[in-house]
Amino acid sequence: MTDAKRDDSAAPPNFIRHIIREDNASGKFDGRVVTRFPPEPNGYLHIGHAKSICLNFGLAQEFGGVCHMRFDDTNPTKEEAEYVESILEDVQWLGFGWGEHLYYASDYFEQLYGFAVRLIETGKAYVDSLSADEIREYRGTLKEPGRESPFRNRSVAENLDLFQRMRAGEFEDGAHVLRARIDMAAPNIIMRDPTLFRIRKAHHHRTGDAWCIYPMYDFTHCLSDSIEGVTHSLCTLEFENNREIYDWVLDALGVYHPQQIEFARLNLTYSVLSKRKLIQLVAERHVDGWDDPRMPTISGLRRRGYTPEAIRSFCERIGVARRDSMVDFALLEYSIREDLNRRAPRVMAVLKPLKVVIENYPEGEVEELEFINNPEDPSAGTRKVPFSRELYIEQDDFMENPPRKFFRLGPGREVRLRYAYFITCTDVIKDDAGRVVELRCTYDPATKGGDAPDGRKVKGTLHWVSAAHGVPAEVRLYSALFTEENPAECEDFRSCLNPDSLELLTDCRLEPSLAEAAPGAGYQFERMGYFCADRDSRPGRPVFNRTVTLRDTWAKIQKKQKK
RNA sequence: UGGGGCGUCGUCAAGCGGUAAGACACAGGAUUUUGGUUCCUGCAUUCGGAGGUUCGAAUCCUCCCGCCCCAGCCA
Repeated sequence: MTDAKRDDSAAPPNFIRHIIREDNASGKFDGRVVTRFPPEPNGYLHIGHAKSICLNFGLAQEFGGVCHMRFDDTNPTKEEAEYVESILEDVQWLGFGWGEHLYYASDYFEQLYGFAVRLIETGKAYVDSLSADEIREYRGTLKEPGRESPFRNRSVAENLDLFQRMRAGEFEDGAHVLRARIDMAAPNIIMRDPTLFRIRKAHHHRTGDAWCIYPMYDFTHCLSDSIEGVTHSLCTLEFENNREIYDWVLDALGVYHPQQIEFARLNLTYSVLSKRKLIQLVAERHVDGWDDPRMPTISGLRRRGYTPEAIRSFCERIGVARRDSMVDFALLEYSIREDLNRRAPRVMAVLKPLKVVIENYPEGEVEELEFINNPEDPSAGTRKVPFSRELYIEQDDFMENPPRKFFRLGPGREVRLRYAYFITCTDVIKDDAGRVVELRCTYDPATKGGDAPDGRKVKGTLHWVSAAHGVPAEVRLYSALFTEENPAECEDFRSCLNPDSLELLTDCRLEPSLAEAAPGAGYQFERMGYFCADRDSRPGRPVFNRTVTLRDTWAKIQKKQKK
């Protein structure tokens, strides 16, 4: 059983589930359900792939079938072993398993070659010797039919001989190509004698130099599905035009015929999900690599602190349909907050420290106060946090001239320090530039724990860290990578990169329990957001990434007040 | 002007001839030692538009409008 199986969320209806139910009812595939996730190992997986992964593996689980993990590795010039490693890791991390069903299209090269020979023998394929440019010219346009290649009517024997010599390496790249003989006037341009095999004298990440001809996607994909006994072959909408050739190849060969079903790919606001653009962001150093926490890659989201559960529930929530859409990033944020709210331990962390001295608190004294680890989960228990005369609070929690509705600290005001005492600000100390650098306060010993015996209330509760005990830390505040909802609509998507997508804070203070936080561990920094320990952490010097802020009604009020 | 798709709330998305689910977002309110969480409440008389069929249409028909995909020896 894989992790994902534990999700018991009722599956909402969608058109693919409908089709599978109908097929099961009619006995079309004898009740079998076999799907597959077929990435090309030419980049890292992103949230859009997660949608496909959840769909394929999820549907298979739901209907008691299996989902194959298959690499579509037919283009040696773009694919690398590094990518297959990361893809395998990401799929597993998401909570899915393929058992013994790990396949590579490259494992089918010999079979594919055989199928091509059969096509030649039946007159359904021929070797064309036109150049790439000429083939394009002969193809015609969207409105005008194409013309037949002068090599289209070579004899079967000549085609067989040429194809065999292509494989043997007798020709240079581009000299010949194997094409299906269909119809140069077909209204669907893909059907105008599509290329089946091309010569590529390149090293393949798995087959090495065993081959110098490589099959094209349209020839490989349908046959790989057929060989594996796939029932429902799910792909994105842009392959809709390719369904005709998918069906043609299978029928021309008379082999087992899976059904291709297309669905809309995921688009996310303030993100780019095209592999080309993602590669560009990495190559041009706009981000810090594939797993930069601002990247929509699975590895980036993981480093950002997203959990597999949150990503899976997001994928369930967005649904599956055939219409192009753009999902609000806020839905992704909702999904991670929902998950972390119920499981992340609460912790005190001051990101932008402001010193507070409690003048009537005994010098040198330290109290261990009891904190609740997670109010959403009583079983998480409590812990002790040290309190002393000198503390740090958040700079934003103090205002010398507070506006209406500001519940926090100000001159003469009384607030609660969470799980500690009520304090009142008695004095504000500034530097030469007039900036507030320290607060002098008094505390009420009777309010220990945070409640006043006389029943008096206080509007604000602040988080704090004892100055002498605080652990210095670095915290990275991330926000949207792009300034526009749809970067694809910018002249150049790089021109709407958000210059402030990363705010680096190097003088943060955390409560002592965080000193040795394990990389990957997620916490809620109370009142600030959810954060995740980064792998850059060093003993005594933790580094945290902000996963997502808490919902912030105060920020909304401020925005309104400014208007 | 070729072919293939798609148009239901700000964003996703159910609905499949019987009179518009749900989620996010947003707006109010209650509870709260996180301005968090939770809990209530509100949020499409209308389904791209116009005709038609029907007792009855988002669902069927016709026409129109808009958007997406296809001219790689990429996938």
